[in-house]
Amino acid sequence: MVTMKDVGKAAGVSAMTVSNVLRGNDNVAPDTARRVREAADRLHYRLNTTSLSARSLRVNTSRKASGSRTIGLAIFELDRPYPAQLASLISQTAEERGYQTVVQQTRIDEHNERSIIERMSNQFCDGLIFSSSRLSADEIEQLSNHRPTVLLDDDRPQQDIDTILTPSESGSQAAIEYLYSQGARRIGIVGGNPDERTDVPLLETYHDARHRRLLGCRRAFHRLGLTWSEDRIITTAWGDVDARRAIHEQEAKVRDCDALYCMTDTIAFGVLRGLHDIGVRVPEDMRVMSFDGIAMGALTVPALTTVAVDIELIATQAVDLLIRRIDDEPNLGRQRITVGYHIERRESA
Amino acid sequence: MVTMKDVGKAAGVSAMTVSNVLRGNDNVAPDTARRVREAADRLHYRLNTTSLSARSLRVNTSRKASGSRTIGLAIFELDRPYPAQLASLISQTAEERGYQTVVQQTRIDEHNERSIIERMSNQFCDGLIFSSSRLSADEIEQLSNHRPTVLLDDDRPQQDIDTILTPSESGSQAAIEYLYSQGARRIGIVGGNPDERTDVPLLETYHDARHRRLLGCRRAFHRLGLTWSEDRIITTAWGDVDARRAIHEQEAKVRDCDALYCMTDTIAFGVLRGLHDIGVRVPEDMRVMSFDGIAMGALTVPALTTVAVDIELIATQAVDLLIRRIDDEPNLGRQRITVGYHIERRESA
DNA sequence: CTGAAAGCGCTAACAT
DNA sequence: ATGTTAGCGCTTTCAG
Repeated sequence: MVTMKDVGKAAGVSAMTVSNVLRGNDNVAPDTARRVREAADRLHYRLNTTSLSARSLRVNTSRKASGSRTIGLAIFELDRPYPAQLASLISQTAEERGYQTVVQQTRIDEHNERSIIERMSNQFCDGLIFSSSRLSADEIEQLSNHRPTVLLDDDRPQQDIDTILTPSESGSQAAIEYLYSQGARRIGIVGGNPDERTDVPLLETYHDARHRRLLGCRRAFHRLGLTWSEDRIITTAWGDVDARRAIHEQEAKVRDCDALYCMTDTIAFGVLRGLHDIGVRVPEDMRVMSFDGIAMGALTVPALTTVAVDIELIATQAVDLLIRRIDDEPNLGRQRITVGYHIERRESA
Repeated sequence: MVTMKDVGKAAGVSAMTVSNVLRGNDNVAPDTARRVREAADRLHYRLNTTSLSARSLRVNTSRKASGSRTIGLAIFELDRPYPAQLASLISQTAEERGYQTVVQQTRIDEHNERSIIERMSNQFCDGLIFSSSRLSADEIEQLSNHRPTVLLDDDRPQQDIDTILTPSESGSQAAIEYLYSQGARRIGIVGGNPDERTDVPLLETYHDARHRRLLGCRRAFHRLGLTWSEDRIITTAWGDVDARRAIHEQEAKVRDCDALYCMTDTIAFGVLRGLHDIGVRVPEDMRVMSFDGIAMGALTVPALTTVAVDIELIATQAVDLLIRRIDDEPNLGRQRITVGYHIERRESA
């Protein structure tokens, strides 16, 4: 990197004179100024904004510590539509508020998350938005150096960090009830995999998105007088291709249903295709519904009926809350905001 | 502003010890650590990111090999499948190589790109991957402080920066020829919008992706003896919803075609749905083909026949090339790598 | 007119 | 286990 010192050396003057020339101070001899400018051009000198802000700490102590105005966003998978759309919206919202966003992909890996949060917070972010963390509140607090942090969709009760919540439970309950109202009685759940560890049943206290969606389903089943059975669960990883394969491989189970509720829209894309493959018509033979409300759902054939969450609101709430924390607003208690949803009625159910 | 010194004074230790505690270094007595943390909480201490970046200048420049091992990726739109998938793959590849990736969304905005490249290079990246830049090579060179940079899909001839190219031209040519071989004679181009500025025709010298894809189409038309006409171009923004609307609004033009070549898979998703809306069957009445090869294309009904570019290779080439630059490999001339493609034959053509 | 010195907040390297 | 020193790129201050 070329510094003012370098330019000065090349022009036979001190860094100070270079500074004066480049900032347009008029206390420099015209000839010296010209030489400096030439040297700067030749060496492709660029003012280093970082050091400028370092200085400004000293000069402008009155002003509120305006840091780098950067938000860090850690998100699990950029190649799935929902997180990608969320990242995009958060980035746009932050931009409107005068913040830059840097996104990092965690791939739901604990070690990864740790190193990301460590680097992000230690290095260049005024605040963090963290989606689907594997880490405990304590650890996040620690690693982030008490830096402002907003969690997305993480509702473990011990958390003492601001959180924006997706209406997983109420939305899923509404979905099942909607399917019931359409006449469905044998409703399958796609992607509602039981926990690998059998000691973690559907506790009210353990709340990742899948868990909460299942909880909502169970509640609806109970209210509607339907019997809940693991036989109605079509297990699959949460990817579109995985879901299609799951339909093929669990065809018997599928054919015993008259409706399928998919844990995400992405899963539903694979399900729609899988059902097409095995000759099941939607919605005539099988109603299909899902959760998320991503834009692409309007374009499938048939178009997807879905629990559309207010994803823009998630983005704006997360960003605004984080900025309030960064600005160190006093008397702002811990926030837990659940955004709304509506049933987007389209063709598949 | 509360500094580490302040916290130290309150806790009866030096700033250095505060730093050690807050960064989780374990060389501090538990009791001291507790006192420091209490003082930090009481005074509402916040790590100052600005000074960190100032420091990192030193760290980065002093020892090349032990830089921050971070790659910056600037990409235009995270909410479209192709760039999202690319970002995801680059991130994974970099991780395998021991680098972290931070992604920033540019939204194809010149001002945005400028500030991103400036911040990234000044602050925390060992190298930059830049997709679809609006800036000139000179400016990129300047802004990045001559930091290692790889461009994606930017082939303006004056560029003197490493570039990984998508086979836009040859792939598009192959697509048209494939459609022709299937019997299509009246081929429409969706998203091949003519330039707004009429003084920028299909020059061989101006090469963004759209331009190069159009060039490939024209070449194929010429070779096959088909007449090229603007009447065959269905204009649309490059989004799925836009494309669907374009089919509706330009229905007459559409119905005069026996095949449609879409500039991206995303456009094709909208087109498939649009054709369904107006009762045109694919592939019976209309063959549809597109460019990119994103995974979702296998799941539409009908599944999409597409020019599948080797997107994983784009990611690995970009990352590996950048890392070679970061490691300052000598005698490595400017690279311009075009990745391969194949025609992924599925149902739509 | 020009430059040397000091210092912004923080941390790597070294010293105690 | 804790502290001291030095220095990142720049600009304010003040001395030549």
